[in-house]
Amino acid sequence: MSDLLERLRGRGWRLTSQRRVVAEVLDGEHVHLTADEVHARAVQRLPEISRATVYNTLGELVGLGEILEVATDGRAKRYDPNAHQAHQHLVCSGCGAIRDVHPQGDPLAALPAAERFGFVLSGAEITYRGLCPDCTTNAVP
Amino acid sequence: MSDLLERLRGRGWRLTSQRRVVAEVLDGEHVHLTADEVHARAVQRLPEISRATVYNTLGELVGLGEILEVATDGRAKRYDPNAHQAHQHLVCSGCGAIRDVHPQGDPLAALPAAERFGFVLSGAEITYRGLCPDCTTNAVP
DNA sequence: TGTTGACTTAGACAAAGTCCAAGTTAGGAT
DNA sequence: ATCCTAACTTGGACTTTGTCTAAGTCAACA
Repeated sequence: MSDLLERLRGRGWRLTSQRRVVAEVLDGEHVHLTADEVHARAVQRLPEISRATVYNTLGELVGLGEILEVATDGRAKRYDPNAHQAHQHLVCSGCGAIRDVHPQGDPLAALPAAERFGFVLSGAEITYRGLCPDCTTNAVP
Repeated sequence: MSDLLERLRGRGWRLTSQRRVVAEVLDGEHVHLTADEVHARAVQRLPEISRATVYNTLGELVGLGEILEVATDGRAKRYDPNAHQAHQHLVCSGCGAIRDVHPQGDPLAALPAAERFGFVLSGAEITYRGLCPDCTTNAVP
């Protein structure tokens, strides 16, 4: 993560304690936190940090390509620190758990030219849906 | 669309003017409207229809599998009347335009067992991203 | 044509996120 | 080491999107 802080310095970022704390929270937990969850964890380390700063910092990190925004449901966006390795997401329809997964092949290859409507494609996001082992076991009929 | 209204009657729906109007709006425009856009169009035909009823009706139609909820950004959900044919979405990163597309093959096939973590998969949603012809032409450097 | 439970309404409420003016501060300049 | 200043942070108001509720209305059956 000191990598990240160095990269940000190199891009002209002022390295404030708030930004450091947000970066540390994202690095510490390799899960997909909402902005409010990031804020809650940041407050543990820096009680006076504001919601606005967390939102600002997350937005900046997304803009720099250091983290990814993930919207797997219509609720709060989640932030994925694993931005430097291509991956997709597997979401449990029961409990909402999210896992990073790595499908084979290039997803863009499945879209024939006739289905591209003149668009210049830049990427594809895949959300696999299913029930995790826990929710399968405790499934309701 | 009278098909749809008949199907809904068959499921015990009371056929109110409000529900009829919401169904007509979705049928009339084969685009991906937000709830507020559906409400705005519904108001043209039935001025006193309320936001709550539009939300209720959209939720019911989703529950019945007659329309799909699409969340391609972190903003408002969009509603897709094309629920009876499997398809994915192609979204313009410039203007937000959405098109239905039909990739080849089964998207689930690309996810090897080792990457399924014991989940029982039920489906996959793919969002292809790119620039539409208009936004490519008028692209800013 | 009456009855009744399902449906609709307006508005309050909630969650997620944005914006702003005022105060603070990191880091280069002196 | 201290100063300066643009960049950053703050709290709170505000916006957008969506949910909930109590009271009123009405579609469909008898």
